[in-house]
Amino acid sequence: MLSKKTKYGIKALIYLSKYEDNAPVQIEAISKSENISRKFLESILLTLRKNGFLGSKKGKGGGYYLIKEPEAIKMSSVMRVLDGPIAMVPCVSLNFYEKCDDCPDENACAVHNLMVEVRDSTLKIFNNKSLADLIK
Amino acid sequence: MLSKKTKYGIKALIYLSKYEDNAPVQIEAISKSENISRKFLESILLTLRKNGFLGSKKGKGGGYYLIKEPEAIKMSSVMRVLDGPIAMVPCVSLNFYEKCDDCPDENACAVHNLMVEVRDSTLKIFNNKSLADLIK
DNA sequence: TATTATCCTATAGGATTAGTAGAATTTAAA
DNA sequence: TTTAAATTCTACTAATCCTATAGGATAATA
Repeated sequence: MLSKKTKYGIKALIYLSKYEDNAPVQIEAISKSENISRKFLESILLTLRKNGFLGSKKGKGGGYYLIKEPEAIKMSSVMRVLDGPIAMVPCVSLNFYEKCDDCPDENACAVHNLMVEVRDSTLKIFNNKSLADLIK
Repeated sequence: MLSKKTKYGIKALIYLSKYEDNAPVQIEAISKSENISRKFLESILLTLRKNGFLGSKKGKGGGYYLIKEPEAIKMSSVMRVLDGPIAMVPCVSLNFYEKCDDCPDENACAVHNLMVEVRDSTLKIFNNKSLADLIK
């Protein structure tokens, strides 16, 4: 399941990418336009900023703005920051790998191998999809 | 994330599919071989039985056995029974559809359309993969 | 200095997950 | 007919994660 956090985060990024001049947009504006709880969105934008997707400006006339070109923002990186691993099982994750404690041999594990396939096909989509592609 | 329930369930199905004569296999045997908590596995096998994948026999010499040919068990159906929806978002699910309450127009929603793509590619894998394929 | 906005920490409530306990029921074999 | 072995069923619990919400601190602008 995609968390609401992720869904809201992507929607916010899309909203921001429409302001090509990169003028700061206030949380309130995004929150209202996309029907997202204001305080919740606040925390989401904060993590997007901390992870290098957004810049922010405090005080009057402040807000959030995209720091990179929409073409340069891959969905795979957005997903990893907001939703965590893309793989369905930690033992198959490229960026969040963890060994299963029940499974003695990964290569012999049918579940493992099945999930590798799923990961690859999902990753192919997220890697080839930029924020700019989403808007088209 | 794939739940442990699902992971264990698939492993149990694989274990059972190796007994081609379909003689009942006891929970205890599966539990030990696959390192799965006995009681937890118990409840998993029960739902697999209630959903037509397994048969069971009580009493001495009893246990669980496959009710269908491994070739006839599609991973998509196993996933749906144990893990729930295959789609990452309810508004994109074929079997567990639910409307988003924040989104006025699905077709105009970029997240929606992205997740349709992911669903299709994942579903393609699960639909074309049978229990028998997993063992090869 | 007043106002506007983000920044940050903490926390609450609900849902889900993973697992546990224990008694009831059924069956086969002694 | 008794006993032992197995599933079945209901209910419970502990831990974790998700979705927010609260409230004050901090910074920038007019």
